[in-house]
Amino acid sequence: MPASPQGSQKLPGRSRIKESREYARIKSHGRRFGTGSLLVNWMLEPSCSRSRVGIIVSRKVGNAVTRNLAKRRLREVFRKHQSQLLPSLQLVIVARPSIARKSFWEVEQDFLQAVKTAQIRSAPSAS
RNA sequence: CUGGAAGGGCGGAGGGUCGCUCCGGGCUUCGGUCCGGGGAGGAAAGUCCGAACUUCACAGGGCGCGAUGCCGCGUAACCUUUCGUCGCAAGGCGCAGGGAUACACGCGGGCACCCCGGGGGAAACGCCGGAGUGACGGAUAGUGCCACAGAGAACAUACCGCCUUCCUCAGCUCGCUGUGGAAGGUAAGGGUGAAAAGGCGGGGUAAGAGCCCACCGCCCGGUGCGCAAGCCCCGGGGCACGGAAAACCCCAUCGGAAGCAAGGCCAAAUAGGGGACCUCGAGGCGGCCCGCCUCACGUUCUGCGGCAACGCAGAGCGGGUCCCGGGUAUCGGUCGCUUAGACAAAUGACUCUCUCCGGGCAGGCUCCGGUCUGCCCGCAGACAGAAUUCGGCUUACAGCCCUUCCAGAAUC
RNA sequence: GCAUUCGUAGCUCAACUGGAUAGAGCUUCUGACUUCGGAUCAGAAGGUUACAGGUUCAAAUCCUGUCGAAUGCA
Repeated sequence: MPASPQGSQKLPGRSRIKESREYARIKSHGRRFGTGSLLVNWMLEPSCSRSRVGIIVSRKVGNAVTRNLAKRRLREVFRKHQSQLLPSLQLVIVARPSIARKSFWEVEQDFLQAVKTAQIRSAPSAS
């Protein structure tokens, strides 16, 4: 598998959802389902050119170290696979407490399963 | 060598690909992009103390509230006309120096209590040495408390005892002994209790008692030593003064309040805010001149009793005059803010090499305790993530290193 | 960030200003009643008073420190 010829792998701060109003809008108006240790809310925003992500990790997950690690891993997973997603996708990922015991590879599988179930991939893979 | 205790230190190293954040510089179509550099801890944690800093309040003082409580020394952020270093400069940096603050804390000392060892003594006890503990001003400023048990518990107390006198009865060696009772004396002994009103020895006495005396303890005064807390010695008093202030409290000292969500500035939007004077019912709360709440009163509206009047219920507003231009802003921006410096909060993902640690498998050696080699597994494996800064305390912590002490084994 | 309150039996709460054995209801278990079960009656079990120190003769209570939970303010 070639190293993602299409699209960037960067994730600058503009690709992050940062305002409380946007979180509330996506969680109330978007679609929602859960897979594994994740709970995914998403909606399409045609006016916004790039897809964006926001991450919620509550205090039930663990202490500050555990919560920061979960947020970094979810951000890394989105960064690696953002080019395969639909453009102008607004995504809010909520982590469940079971994420504290999973490795990066397991979190990645959960995310890919969620993407497959939601059918928000941009184009079917070549193979 | 092994194990334990105390104290101190460390908390993997180096590299590659992709990515995040801040700063400086270049290019830019202002969206970005390239180069260089910086980027979590010993506890960053809990927020338990204290300080800096900021705003508000403030003549001074009082009441109230809170904290601290043997003595001495030392220490941070902070300031700096010092020194070094970086920079053209502004300025930054420093295991440098100097100055300042702490009733945070650390170190040392004193005293008290308890334990151990030594030696003195008949004992009580005090002496010497060591370890530990101490919220370590005052119980003669006052108020209150000390359950149960016990005769009596802070104004002491007479249950059993002991002693004296008197009465009754019995015995006989005829004025003594004993039984029972009454009046009194007595805190030495028994018993109760956590605690029984100085300890112990001698004198004294009917029996006793600081009633008297020696020693110890206690209280008062003085000399000397020590910066001081205190200590040594001398003299006097003749004993009164139980515990507890982590009960109320008293004394001394300190503390104005709130906290970077402090606070300053600005864009946009929306209509309300502040001050002075006069007037004004009651109660409660907020520590004390003001505000909020409730009730009453006045007034407006709505509903019900058919309407008005009136009553009930609910909701809203609380007077007048003058003056000022501002006020709010809760995940708006920016400054505060940092050679880490964010504001949905940056250190990550994958991987290679080395070396720690733990486990498993195989093989070699073996004094059968182990040891060496190779491979594999365990997120480099513990606790844990900066949010204004600094000092301290407390709590959590895989493993490793150093020093001292103790115990065991082996060798000399 | 600051402030406040609370941890008592499996659950909900008591225990006065320290005084002895920590109490009540529900729950659980056992027995009785019943053909069986429910209800009822009787009995029993269940507690390191969150943890660790300290003050005191004596601590659930007073003091200090940890741990946990909840609430409020801007």
